[in-house]
Amino acid sequence: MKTTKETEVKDRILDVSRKLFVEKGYTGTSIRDIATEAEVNVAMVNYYFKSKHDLFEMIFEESVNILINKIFGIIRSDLPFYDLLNTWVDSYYDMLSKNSQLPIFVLNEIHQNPGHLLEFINRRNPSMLFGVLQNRINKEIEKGTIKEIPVMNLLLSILSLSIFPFVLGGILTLVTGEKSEEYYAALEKHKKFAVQFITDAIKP
Amino acid sequence: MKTTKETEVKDRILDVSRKLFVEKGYTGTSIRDIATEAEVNVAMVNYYFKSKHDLFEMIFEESVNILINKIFGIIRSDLPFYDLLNTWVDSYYDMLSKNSQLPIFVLNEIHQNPGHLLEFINRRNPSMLFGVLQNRINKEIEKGTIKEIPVMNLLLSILSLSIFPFVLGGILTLVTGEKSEEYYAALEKHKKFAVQFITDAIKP
DNA sequence: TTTAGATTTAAACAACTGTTTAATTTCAAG
DNA sequence: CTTGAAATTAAACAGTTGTTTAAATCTAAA
Repeated sequence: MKTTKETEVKDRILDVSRKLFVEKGYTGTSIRDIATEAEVNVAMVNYYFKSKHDLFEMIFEESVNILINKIFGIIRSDLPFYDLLNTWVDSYYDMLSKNSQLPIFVLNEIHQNPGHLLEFINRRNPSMLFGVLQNRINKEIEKGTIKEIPVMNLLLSILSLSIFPFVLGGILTLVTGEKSEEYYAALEKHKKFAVQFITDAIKP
Repeated sequence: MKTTKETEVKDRILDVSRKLFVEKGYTGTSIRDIATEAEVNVAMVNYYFKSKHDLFEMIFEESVNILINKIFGIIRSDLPFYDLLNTWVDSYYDMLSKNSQLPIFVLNEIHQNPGHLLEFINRRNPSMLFGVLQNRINKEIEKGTIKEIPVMNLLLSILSLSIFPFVLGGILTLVTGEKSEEYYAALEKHKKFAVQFITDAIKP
C-alpha cells in the first residue's frame, strides 16, 4: 500500500525510537515508552519492526553511519595531507555539533553488549581505515612532508581531540538543561587548537 | 554483630554489583542477577543496601572517586608546572590502565540520568578544579614559563588525550575478549606523545 | 457495494522487575 | 541450655517487560 498513513506511523515510531534509545539506551527504553510517545498502539511497533531488537539495530546502524560515513570519505580522499587533516577535524566538529549524544550512545551500547554487536562492527571493517591511513602516511613520509609517526598515535590524537570534547559537551548540555553557548563557543576555538596541535606534531 | 559472615555476604554483593553495574549499566542489571552471581538470597540485597538505587549510588560514587580523587590532588599540588602536567597524565594512564571501563560507565550513567545525578555532580564542585587551574596558569604566564592559553583548551586537551584512548581501549578489550597487549603497548607510547603534544602547545 | 488485504485495536501471555513479608535459622551473650 | 537479636529464607506483592492473538476497522480496487 505505502500510503501516507503507513509511513506516518512508521516514521513516528522511528523518530521516537531514535530519541529514546539514544537518550536512555536499549535496556532503559521500553516498547511501551516508544508507543506512548509516538501515540501509537504497542502492537504497531512489532507489526512494523518485528522486534524491539530489530528496531534498535536499525537506530544503532543509522547512528554509526552518521558517525563514520563522512569521515571514511575524507580519509580516502586525495586532498593534500594538511588539508585532509583540516577537513577531517572540521568534519567531525560539524557532525558532532549536531549529534553530540551519538558518540556516548554508540560507545556505551558496544560496551554493554560487545558480543552482539561484534559482527556488526567487523562488517564495517575498521582495520581498512587503519590501512588506508597507513599507506597515505608512508607516502607523505617519503615525500618528506611529515615526520615519521606511528599511525596509531596520529589516529588516537585526532579521534581524542575531536570526539571527547563533544562527549563532555553532550553531558554538560544535559546537566545544565540547555546547550551551553559558552562551551560550544570554546569548542569552536578548540577546533583550531586541535588542528594546530596535530599539525605541529607531524611537521618534519 | 559485624561477624565475618555479615561482611562476607555484604562484600560479595558489593563485588558483584560493581562488576555488573559497570558492565551492564543500571537498567541492564537486575537485583536477581546480582543475587544469583553472589550466591545470595534476593532479599539480602535489600536487607543490606535498602534499595537497588542506594546500592547503585554506592558503586557510582566509588567509581567517580577512583576517577577524580588522585587527579584533584595533583592539580592542587605545587609541583613545577611541567612536572605537574607530566604527573597528571601519568596518573591518568596509570589509573585508567587498571580501570578502563570506568569512564564509559560514569559518562553513560550521567548521560542517561542527568537529573538524578546532577546534585551528586555539583557536590564535587567541578568549577573548583577549573578555578584552581586558572590561578596556576595565570601565575605561570606571569612568570613567562608558558604562553597565554585558555584554561578550557588546555583542560580539554589533557582530558581528551588521556581519557579517550582508554574509552576506545576498554571497548577493544571487550570486543576482542581479552586485553590487547598491542594496543596497551601503543598507549604507553601514546602517553609520552600526549605529554609532548601538550608541552609543545604551551611552550612560550 | 462488495471484497480482500492491510492496518489498528484491546486484551492476554508468561516471564521478569524491585520490594516486602512472615517464618525460620543462626549464634553469641546470659 | 535459654534467649533475643541478627541473618537468612521462600514466597508473595503489584507492576512492568516484549510479544502474540484474534477481532475490529479501514481502504483501495473490482
